[in-house]
Amino acid sequence: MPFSIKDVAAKAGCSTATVSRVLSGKGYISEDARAKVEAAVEALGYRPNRVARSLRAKSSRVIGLILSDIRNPFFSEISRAVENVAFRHGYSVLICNTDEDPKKEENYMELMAEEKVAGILLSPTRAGFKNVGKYKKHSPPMVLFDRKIPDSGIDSVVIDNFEAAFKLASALLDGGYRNIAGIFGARSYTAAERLKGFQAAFEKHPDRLVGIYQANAFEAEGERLIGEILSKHSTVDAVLCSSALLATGAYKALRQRGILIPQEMGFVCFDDPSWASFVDPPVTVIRQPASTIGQTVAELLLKRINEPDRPVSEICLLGELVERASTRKA
Amino acid sequence: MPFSIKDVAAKAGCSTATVSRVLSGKGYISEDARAKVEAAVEALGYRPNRVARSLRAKSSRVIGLILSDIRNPFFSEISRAVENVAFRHGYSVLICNTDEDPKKEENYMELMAEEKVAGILLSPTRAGFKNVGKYKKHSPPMVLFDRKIPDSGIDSVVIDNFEAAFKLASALLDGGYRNIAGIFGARSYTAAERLKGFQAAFEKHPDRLVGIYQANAFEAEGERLIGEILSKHSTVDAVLCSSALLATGAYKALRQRGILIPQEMGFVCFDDPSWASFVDPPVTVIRQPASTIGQTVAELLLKRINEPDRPVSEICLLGELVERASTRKA
DNA sequence: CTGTTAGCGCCTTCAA
DNA sequence: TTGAAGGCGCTAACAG
Repeated sequence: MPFSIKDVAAKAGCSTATVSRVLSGKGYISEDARAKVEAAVEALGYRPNRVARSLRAKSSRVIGLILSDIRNPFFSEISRAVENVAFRHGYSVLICNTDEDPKKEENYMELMAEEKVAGILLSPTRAGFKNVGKYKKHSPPMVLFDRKIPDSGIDSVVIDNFEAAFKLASALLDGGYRNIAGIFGARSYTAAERLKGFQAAFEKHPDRLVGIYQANAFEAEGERLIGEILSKHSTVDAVLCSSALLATGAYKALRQRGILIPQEMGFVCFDDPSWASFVDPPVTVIRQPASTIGQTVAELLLKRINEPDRPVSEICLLGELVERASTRKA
Repeated sequence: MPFSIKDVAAKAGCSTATVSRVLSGKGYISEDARAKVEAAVEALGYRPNRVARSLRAKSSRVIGLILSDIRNPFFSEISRAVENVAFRHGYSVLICNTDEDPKKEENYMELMAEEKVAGILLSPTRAGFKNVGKYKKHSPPMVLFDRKIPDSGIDSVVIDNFEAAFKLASALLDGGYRNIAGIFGARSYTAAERLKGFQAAFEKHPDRLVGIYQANAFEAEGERLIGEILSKHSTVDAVLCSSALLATGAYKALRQRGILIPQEMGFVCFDDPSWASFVDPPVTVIRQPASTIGQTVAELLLKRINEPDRPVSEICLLGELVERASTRKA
């Protein structure tokens, strides 16, 4: 039984309209009225009902954040940055895991509309692409991150994944490895881009690419795929992992088998997981500016919300290659 | 301009009340009416407005999740489990970082009330304790996790942190270390409990405890404190870290200085970070059942929501000591 | 079984 | 400068 604007009006001896005006700071108000209302608010400990506001405004002060898995440190970091920006602007964040399941993604997109969120931050599944056109019509404003949809007319913030994967594969080739396998996410556009960049690096020596594997981005999958790769390709001498979680599992599996890095096996991955810099040998990685991505995408969404007709922004940040000892065979 | 229940009623040739009844499945309805309404819903692509429902019901289908930092893998894992349970029950999750700032925590608690969330999952800051009594009166139902408030009459799910820290310290003592320092979080009840358990392990040999340090649970802080510890205590031969993030920074710092683990320095930590099992040497840890905690706490909250008068549950799970090579000096 | 009515709390015309 | 009134979309009495 919290107080409503009506209670405040009664206490202040004025109408609810006046209270509303004081609260919103809009319209003309006498000093006297303002003081009385403020006193009443204080005395009652009145707090506005955001749900009622949202109903009235047809929009809540909430941002929907839809991603595949919050446990992925890359997404955790982004979430953190998003929450930060949102908080500073008086928004809060509704968080949603899709597990790369297009069904769940669609569920959540509908939920966002039903909840009348102010805007949506989405890292779409590959299958979700088809639906995005549909969403665009009846959904709240949306900005994509990590994964863009080319020519969709939707704002996005990504890194150049093709180039990043190309660099990572090249680091292995330059390091002297000749039988290289890659492990990629299964269902995202980003994974597909990375796969392309990876393949492109082998243009002149296609025989040096010995295998491409795809799986969901879980630690256990990385572990499992190392087993598969080793059993299928006895000659394999280097592995690239397209995400931190896959890499963690893969690295662990290599270690358990006592395989020597970098002598017997080269190793590179995306995301610069915390351990990459202090394991022995440290791992060459592409470091993604996750925090910047989160901040940028949140700010872009707020701009889009406040200025629906602004031109579309497709922001591309750069991944940074950090060369460490895991790619020096010699 | 999405459709409202009114549009559906018009299309179906009935009143809004009938539509509402069909939608909610409550009350008596003729097959005929039901069919017409369902057809109209389908034809229009009608989606209910959750904000209006929430206003009406004075409660939304949203759960507030308030924690210190989503980047902490322990909390990520919990968030993930919470989201899972919530989704299965038709709830969504509003996520909030406090950074251990009691001010921000209070802000968020008020926000939860303003948003009329169905319930709150809270890992309170130490300073926030005082306020909890206040919250209890005018807030949505609440369940605490990771950190409880004894005798508060509030549901909670925690692990026995005292015992866990005791075990961890004992593992170092048993391993032969004699000059042990501990690094703890600065402002949480949990950190305080761990600190107590740590100290208790030195009851018979107080001289073996050479230093206690406290800081916010960030990687950089763990790194910094190792520097401080090494400069202040030349004899230190083991370190305990009270969270994964602190441990990551600390381990990194030890490695950078070329300090040999376990020969020159014993090392243990909470949380079983991904790398603990495959670095050389692997690290002795207390593994917390984060996923179980998340699931349990979410289910408990749902029970509390649906059954406000049920007796208070204080659930205590066990951390599991995983002994690895980092505590074997010999 | 179905419709009418009222109201959740807020904001915004419109009129005074 | 202020107040009265209506309505955002939904549901729960209460009649019929």
